[in-house]
Amino acid sequence: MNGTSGTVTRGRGRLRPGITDVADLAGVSATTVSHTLSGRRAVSEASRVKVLAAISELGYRPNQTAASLRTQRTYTVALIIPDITNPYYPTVARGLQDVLGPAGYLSVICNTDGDHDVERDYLEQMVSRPVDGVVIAAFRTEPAQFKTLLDAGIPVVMLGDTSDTDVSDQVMTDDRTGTAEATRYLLDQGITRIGFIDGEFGVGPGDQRVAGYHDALLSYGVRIDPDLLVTTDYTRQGGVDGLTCLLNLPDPPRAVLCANDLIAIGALDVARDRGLQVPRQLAIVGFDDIEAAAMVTPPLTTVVNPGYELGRTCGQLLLSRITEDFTGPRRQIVIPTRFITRSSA
Amino acid sequence: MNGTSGTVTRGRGRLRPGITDVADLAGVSATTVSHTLSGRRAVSEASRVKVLAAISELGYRPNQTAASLRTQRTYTVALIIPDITNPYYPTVARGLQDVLGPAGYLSVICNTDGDHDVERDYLEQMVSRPVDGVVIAAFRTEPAQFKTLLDAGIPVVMLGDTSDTDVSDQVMTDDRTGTAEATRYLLDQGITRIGFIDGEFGVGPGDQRVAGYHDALLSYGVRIDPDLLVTTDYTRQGGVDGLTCLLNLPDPPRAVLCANDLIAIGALDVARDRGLQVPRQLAIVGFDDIEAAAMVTPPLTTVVNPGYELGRTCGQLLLSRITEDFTGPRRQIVIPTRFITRSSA
DNA sequence: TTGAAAGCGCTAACAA
DNA sequence: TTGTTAGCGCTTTCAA
Repeated sequence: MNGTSGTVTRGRGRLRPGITDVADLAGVSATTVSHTLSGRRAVSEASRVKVLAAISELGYRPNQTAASLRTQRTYTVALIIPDITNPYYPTVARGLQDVLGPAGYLSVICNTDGDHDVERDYLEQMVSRPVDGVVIAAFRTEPAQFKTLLDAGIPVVMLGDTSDTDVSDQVMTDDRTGTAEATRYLLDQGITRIGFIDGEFGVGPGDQRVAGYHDALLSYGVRIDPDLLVTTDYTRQGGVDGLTCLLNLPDPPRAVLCANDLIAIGALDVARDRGLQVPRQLAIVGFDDIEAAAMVTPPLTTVVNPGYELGRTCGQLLLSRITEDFTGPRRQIVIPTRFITRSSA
Repeated sequence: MNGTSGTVTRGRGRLRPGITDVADLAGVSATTVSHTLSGRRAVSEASRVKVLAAISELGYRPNQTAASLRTQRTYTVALIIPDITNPYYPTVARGLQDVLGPAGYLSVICNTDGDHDVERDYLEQMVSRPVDGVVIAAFRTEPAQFKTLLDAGIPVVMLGDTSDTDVSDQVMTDDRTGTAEATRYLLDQGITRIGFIDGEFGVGPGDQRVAGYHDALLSYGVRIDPDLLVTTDYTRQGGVDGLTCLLNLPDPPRAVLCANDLIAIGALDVARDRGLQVPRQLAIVGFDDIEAAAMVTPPLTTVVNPGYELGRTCGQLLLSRITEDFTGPRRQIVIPTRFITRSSA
């Protein structure tokens, strides 16, 4: 481009000034302007001052799109999740952004509602833009989807333990150890008749959580009674249905573990309706520690699913790939849970 | 650029193919490829077929960054909010994305934590990128900030009623009518001694909510007792402090309105601690209808702050500006609340 | 119906 | 320490 013709259209204040307008006004080349801004090459103090003055006089803002086209860096990452409205994900998003933001990255958030086609469309869109990296919490995405991204040189980190992918970095909660700890807590109180209300089978983290429950039972030599495991939805109503079912057993449990807090809150509803004292007659334990967990009556004893930590870790892994600080084989990071005792158990 | 040299580096599968690679393979010009994709010019069926074949053979994905540089459209908008972790904003975000997504826009979400400097930095970043539009929920941004964006031709819609800006479109909740309705509900039960626990003074929507409370009192001819209005934080602890203060009055209220649900939940805590029957001895009303509102005991009677609707409306206003379907003067849209009776009042 | 050519606004070899 | 020049990969006049 020719600086003079650029000035004709932009310098007169008609449109946004470009780097050549700044260069012209400062009496240096565009290269020097670029370098005073990026610091990637030494610039004399005299030039620096003139450039800075020109910039503020013109109100110049570098156009990132143009820079991206040259550098192949957009400083944008994508977070692809089922639904930002699910209270777990905002925490993750925040953790991610708290590490990516300071590094200069903006994050676009995409809701898939668990829809496979939507997921694929977003993934394609990300290579098209392109973004510099993606974090995806996918319930059913096949490895093939990731190939497209990886082939395009876009790092991916997978959030959660739900796909049978082994091609990308992965960050997940230690669900299994988490429920095992909760189960042992109950067992240590001498309670052995412990029910488990699971969410939808094969979807989400339920399987691992059930596994932890079984682990603890086994390690304490308590027989696993299949009647004590019921499967429902990851919702409050699911908890109502699940506990109702358990309570109708000839020998009902003295405690229930729930696959998530929503289920536990539904269970609390049933206990209240039936006049059951919690935790004296029935202990209830949740999972996740959503905001509401501390607000219900009695406050829920639960396993903290550290979304913020997960988000941060995703950010760190992604960043190390983007900057190529790390170029090794795939990493798999398991974030520990924390058991928190309130009043329901 | 020269198609042949392009092929040398990219056609052999080394990097992502470009539009000229597709053109070469299809035996047409890049122009024709561009037009088959955009549909902005008629293309013969024969060309179309060849182009499409070449695209899928090469796995070509158009580079949006390059397109953006030419067209000055990034198909990206920003949502700038205090904190995505605050349960109100995910709903707004979802509403926004549900209207912008289908139109081809991705949204970046930025957390300011209410920090003025962070807000300004993000705003600057948005003109630099640039994004096609921004929705901002700012607690203290001055109109001057918006000027930068508006000068750069980037439409802004303001979420909420918190800045004294009159330069951009604006979408807000009808807080005043909402609390007025809640107050009247109490008044209609013959309760006249009604307290109000406000959040931080001059920040957020508290002022309008107090105004609605006063409106209703006045219209029923009930004297406004300043002792009955206490100011605290928008938190659960704020509710604890606020109600404690009110209950220590010589003539304590029979009902309290709270500036948000978190405050109301704190108030519930106090009532429970003191053995006060809710709602018989003390009626409690919240505002917002967060997820937890229906989960506490007793479930909260509250005013629904329709975040999703707000988000959608922001999206519609923004879109109409971006596409220039609407070029008129600033619009101000007030979204009605809905009063929802549960058990706490 | 098609193509050639000129940029969009930057960055980065390369040369001085 | 600085500037010249050649693109990044598209879109869109303009001319055919």
